[in-house]
Amino acid sequence: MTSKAAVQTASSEEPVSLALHARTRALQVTESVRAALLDGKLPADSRINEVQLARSLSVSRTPIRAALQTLAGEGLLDHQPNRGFVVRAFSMGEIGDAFEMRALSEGLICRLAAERGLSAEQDLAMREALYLGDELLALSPTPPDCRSRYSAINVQFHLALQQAADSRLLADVLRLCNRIPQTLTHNVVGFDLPDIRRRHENHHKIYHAVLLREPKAAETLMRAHIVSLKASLMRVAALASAAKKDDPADETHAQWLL
Amino acid sequence: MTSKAAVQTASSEEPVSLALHARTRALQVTESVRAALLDGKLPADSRINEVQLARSLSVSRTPIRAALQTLAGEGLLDHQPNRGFVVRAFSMGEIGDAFEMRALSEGLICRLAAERGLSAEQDLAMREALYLGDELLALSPTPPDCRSRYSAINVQFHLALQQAADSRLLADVLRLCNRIPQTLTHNVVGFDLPDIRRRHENHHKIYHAVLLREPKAAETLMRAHIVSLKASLMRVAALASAAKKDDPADETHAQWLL
DNA sequence: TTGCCTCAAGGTGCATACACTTTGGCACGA
DNA sequence: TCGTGCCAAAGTGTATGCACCTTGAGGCAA
Repeated sequence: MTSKAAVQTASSEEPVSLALHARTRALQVTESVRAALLDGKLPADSRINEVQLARSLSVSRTPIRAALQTLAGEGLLDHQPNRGFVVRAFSMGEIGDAFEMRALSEGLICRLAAERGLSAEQDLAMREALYLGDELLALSPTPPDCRSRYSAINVQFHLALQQAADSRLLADVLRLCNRIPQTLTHNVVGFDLPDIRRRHENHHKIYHAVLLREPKAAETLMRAHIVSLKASLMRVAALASAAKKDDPADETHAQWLL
Repeated sequence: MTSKAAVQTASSEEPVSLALHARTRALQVTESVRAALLDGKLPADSRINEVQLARSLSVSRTPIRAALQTLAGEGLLDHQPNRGFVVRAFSMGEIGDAFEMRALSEGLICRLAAERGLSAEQDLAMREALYLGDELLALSPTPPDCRSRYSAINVQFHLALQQAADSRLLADVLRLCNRIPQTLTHNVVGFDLPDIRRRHENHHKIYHAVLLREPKAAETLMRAHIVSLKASLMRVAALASAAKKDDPADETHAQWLL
């Protein structure tokens, strides 16, 4: 068995493939590697070999380096002089902090959205997210992919709100909070149905507060929404880590959140 | 007179000089350009010419591009494919949002610091900042550089608190909030003495709340501290913009905060 | 066996050359 | 005068070569 190698080299079996729709190769590489990082496909603390990555993507080292520099600036990678880029690791404590921060920033987003009002498209997107959620949760035999489908709806709801706040700074802050692998898209994984229903109800309440232009109420509701999300996730995480009780030192990383 | 040129090229008279203490040239360039950006030495919306910058710093384009990629990742520059890097502009609205965000995140920092406690060095640093502030504000003929000196003290206080919170995520978020030129170091510029005294009193209260391990109180105090700072700054800004009432469309940029 | 030194292989940092894109000016025609 | 198309200059995107640093294996001595 391979025990935890403190520094292992990444990409044993090509988890990153080129995204072709971007204008330049550097941007293609940036998107591809960022997606791989956020999906947790590259193990934390592993070094990234530039030549290897360049070969596997069929480009030279130049766009590779450009992409890695950008991602290091975004905080997804760490750069060590003369040693290259390593995949940044996130501790459990940091994940908890990220939820606290996310509660505050998404709360601020709601406040600003309530102050500034919704555009027609934003209102439509939110109502659609609410409607789709209603429909999904009303299905009598709960579909097996219910959680992943609700995850998409959840993203749509929060995204519309974020656009309504119309603040690039807040978008950047939220990206920082969500850059921790697996915590964004798979939020809903591991929750039971009542949990999802409760959160969907929260969405309804938040939407109404924003629609009625009640900034304080919207902010408070959203904060509570995220904090309860954190609590649920921490509970699930505790269960998961209790299930695999070997190597308790692994708490420093969060790969098990998969 | 040069009216506002929507796209002008930067560095008419070399505002950026190489920082030599870093290990690699790319890091030297990164630090230099970042400092120039945060000091507002490069006009917003101006394009950065790579060859020109390379010549003026006596390096090739490679480390220049590496630095610019990093800074773009940090959000200080924008990158447009095949057109290069542009100095990011911050609107007045965004500056206001940044203060709201800063209030929340520095509040969270205080809460975490109060929960986790101060190390010996952090406690020392904060007490020193408080003591130095007391001394400075007690001088009977107020020294002319009072504000800039208090600015340094202010930074020391907030930095110690940030280290006590011990969260890289929060440090990153704060960097986002403080990346707007001139709002970090020159916070105190333009305030009158009573304002500074009031803020110094706030520091005392915050320190005590953290010392007594009262997270909620510490958070609330810090939030109010930053929000009042925003109010003061906005008042000063309004006065400044009223003083130079020509070209009111200039509100989109914040160069006058100098 | 243990510790240290050497050295070669691997990998990153930087400079440079060239291809491709953008841009602004100029000529031409309406 | 104005719009249009072309073209050259300027500037960015990418590949590549080489210098330097890091790293780990092997030899040597204690």
